[in-house]
Amino acid sequence: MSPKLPQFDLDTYLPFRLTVIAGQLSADLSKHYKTKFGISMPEWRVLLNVGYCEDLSVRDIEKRVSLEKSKVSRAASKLQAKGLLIKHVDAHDRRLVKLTLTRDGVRLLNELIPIAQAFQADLDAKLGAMAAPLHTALDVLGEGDDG
Amino acid sequence: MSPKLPQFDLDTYLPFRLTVIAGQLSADLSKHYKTKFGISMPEWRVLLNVGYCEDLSVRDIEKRVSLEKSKVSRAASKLQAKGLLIKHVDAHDRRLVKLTLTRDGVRLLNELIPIAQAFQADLDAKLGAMAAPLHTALDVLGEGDDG
DNA sequence: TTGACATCGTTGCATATGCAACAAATACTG
DNA sequence: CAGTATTTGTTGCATATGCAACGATGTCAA
Repeated sequence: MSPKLPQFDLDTYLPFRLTVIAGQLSADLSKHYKTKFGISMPEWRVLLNVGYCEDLSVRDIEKRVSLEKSKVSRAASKLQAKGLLIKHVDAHDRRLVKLTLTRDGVRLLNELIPIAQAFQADLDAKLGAMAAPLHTALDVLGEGDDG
Repeated sequence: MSPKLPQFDLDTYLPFRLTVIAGQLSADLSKHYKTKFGISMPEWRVLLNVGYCEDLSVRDIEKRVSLEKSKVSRAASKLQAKGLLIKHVDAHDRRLVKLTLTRDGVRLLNELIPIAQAFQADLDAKLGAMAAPLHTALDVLGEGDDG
């Protein structure tokens, strides 16, 4: 270590740690999805949100998942091309594009969800009693970033 | 929510939560670095690791930071082009490329570290007593992924 | 109503990324 | 020692990404 640098502990530096670990988890999963189903991470995230939330627009997803709107837009277009969801202009505000799963979309999600659940179960098993504090901490970290 | 889908709680799904939060934190920081100093996230990570670890090769960083080796290679090249570090072939194993900060690299890191420290301090303040359990949980999550 | 302003989604474009292929060096086997 | 396999870093290329610009719509005030 260079003597001219201030004290700094890389191993407890949160932006690093979180990025690395999130990257590992996502890479793990992404390989399952991409290889077996031809679904990219952004597509997977959009799919999941559309499946589990009422009547989402592109913008809603952007906010919920902190995914660039262009990323959401393109992911949605690809999913539509694959016949997994439909984009349709909202009747009340024609700027909004709402997303709805097709039957095939629902079907695919029904295959993917168990994989996600199994993964989550593994993590929870590993974490044990630490799961709850972890979520609490993540809640706190997620709070302040908007304002 | 579609009735044909199994129960699934998006809000406690860890791969999601971690990715979103890590992304928010990194985006926050990245803006500081990129705007003010022209440093990208990968460059920043490499810089930091070279500064705070002895005698790292590209491979070492790839492992430590779980950053693709091509990403490390290119980030290192850019940093070298900016005069912030030097790549040199290791004498004992000439496949290895070791990285060393230049004086300018050290100087820049001396400007950047306080920003990182302040950011970390903010997070720690927010977390309070939750910081320790968080790190413990992250340790656990980081463990099993290699094997 | 009109006109200035804000919001939403898409797209063009420069850049970043991931992956596979590759050359150079080393390790291993007999 | 020769010959094969493994490791390491770089690069080419197809694709993904971020950002700004844009068109379309909606909001608001006068």
